[in-house]
Amino acid sequence: MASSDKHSRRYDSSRGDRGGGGDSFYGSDGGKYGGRESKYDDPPHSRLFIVCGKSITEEDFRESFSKYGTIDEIWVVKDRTSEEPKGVTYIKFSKTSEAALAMEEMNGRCIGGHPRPLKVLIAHSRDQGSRRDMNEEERLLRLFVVVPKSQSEADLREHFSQFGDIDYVSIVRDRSTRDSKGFGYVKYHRMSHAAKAYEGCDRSYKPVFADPKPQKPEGLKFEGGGREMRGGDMRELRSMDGGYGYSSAPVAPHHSPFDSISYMDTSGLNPDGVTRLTVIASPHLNQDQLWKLFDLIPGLDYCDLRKDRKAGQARGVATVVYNNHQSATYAREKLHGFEYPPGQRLIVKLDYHDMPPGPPPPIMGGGPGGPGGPPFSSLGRGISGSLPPMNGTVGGSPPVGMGVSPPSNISSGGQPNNNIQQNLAQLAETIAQATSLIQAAGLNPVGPGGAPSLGGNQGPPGGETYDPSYCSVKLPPPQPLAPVDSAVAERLFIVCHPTPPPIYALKDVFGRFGNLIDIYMLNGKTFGYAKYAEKESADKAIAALHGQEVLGSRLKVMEADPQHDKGDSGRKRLRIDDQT
DNA sequence: CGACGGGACGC
DNA sequence: CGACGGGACGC
Repeated sequence: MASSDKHSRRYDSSRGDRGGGGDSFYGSDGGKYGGRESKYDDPPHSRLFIVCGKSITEEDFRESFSKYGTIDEIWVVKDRTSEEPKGVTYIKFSKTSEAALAMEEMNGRCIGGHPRPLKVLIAHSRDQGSRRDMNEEERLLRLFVVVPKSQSEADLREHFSQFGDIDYVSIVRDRSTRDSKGFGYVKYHRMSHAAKAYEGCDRSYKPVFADPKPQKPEGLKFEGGGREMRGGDMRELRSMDGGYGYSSAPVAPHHSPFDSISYMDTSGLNPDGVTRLTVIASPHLNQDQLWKLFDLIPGLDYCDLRKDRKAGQARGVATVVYNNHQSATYAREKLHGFEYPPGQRLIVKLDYHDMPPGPPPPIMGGGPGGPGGPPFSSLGRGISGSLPPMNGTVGGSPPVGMGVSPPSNISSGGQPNNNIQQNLAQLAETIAQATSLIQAAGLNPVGPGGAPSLGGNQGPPGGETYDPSYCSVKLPPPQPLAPVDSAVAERLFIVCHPTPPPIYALKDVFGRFGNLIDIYMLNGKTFGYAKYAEKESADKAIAALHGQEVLGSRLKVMEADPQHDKGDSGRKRLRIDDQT
């Protein structure tokens, strides 16, 4: 029935502000449920699914359930044609805790003179269907909370015990230093208590019902914001992705292609089981480099690079073969369009050569940076509509993930998939490093077709560049980032007026003085910080950038005040196994 | 003026 | 076992 659009229009699936990139883009947070599920589950888990005797009426339900809260709707499901009640009823409450209480109180009771006891459950989201999994009972007892690093388990417990009996609280800590990682879990014995806490705890804890612990990769999970997958988003992604294509529609801000979605079967994208790719790359790349890049994805069998010439342009053309089609699909999804080296976007296509006749997958826009394709980063103004022009120092992230991750749970073929998840994080990091290395090695790119790329970094290595539409001052060429674990030699305080440019632009600009560890803007604020591993680099950045303009935003750049030290948090007692 | 992020369970 | 209708912004 043309499932109506009204509960599926949301692009802001995740307040995807992970990994320092790209938040400021899609607004800052906004609503308190950063992109709820459909209206049937707003707030989350506020709807009951009841299995009941067929003769029980809406009024029977109203009588018994209204005492638990505000009922938005009671729907006694009837067969569409016969009008026969199906013995199933939905009751939507205005609050999660009301639904939880009603469930706890009414489950197993009889109403309306019918002998069959009610079975009362929290309804699954509409898209989730009737699938149940094992931890059904565990499911809504645990909250995921953000906790100031200075707070201990005891502090957490103290705040959350007011809502009910706590099973346990935990704060996730660094294995070796025992430092809090800034988040934790609170588990109750009863859902109504968890729900009360969810609604009533200090908002700074940003509570959400915790995702079930790993293991059972049930269904699809979104990440970033780390909230539950929302069906609407899923649908949207599917249609956005429409088979092979890259949508030209604005995409949600996935910051790295490797962190966006956990489990999604991509086999549908590669129905013929193609394991072979054709790659068109910069002529500067050698086979070894290409091998290393594609070998980041498990299952690489073969990589052969040859030179080619098209329209007078030298380029590298390679054939890459994986030992399974999922890896091939994944490689295409993630590396097509990746700037490698920075400024040179790879074109990666499934190779249908040797395949039964059929249309090869269309590649929209003729392939980024490819002949006929729009020159990628003639940056200018149109940033928001296009992919962030990742150029080398911008963390080297591949272009925006188009949302599909490798099959992670395929039961066929015995592919080792447990590791893929973990590999992804490293993968992203490795690619970033590789990009930096290539950059450092002087493989600075020439913009596609001579078009200027971001910040005009097409200049000869070592030369300065100047693109006033990007930055009001001449900039050194891109530099590799410093390792993330570098000691901070100097921190800068940055103010941007009127609004901060996209973070990747800042990262690029501030990265050009070398040794940049990290730069971030605070969510919704006009200021932020940059950390450098060398004082000299930081000082150069101040000298060059203070008072200058990046993409229309005026910068103030100065040394940051020392970080406000939160009390004792360092180490408490490292060892306490000593009883005295 | 404008001052401190994110974060998913190392079994 | 027992899972999804009807109505539909409001300028």
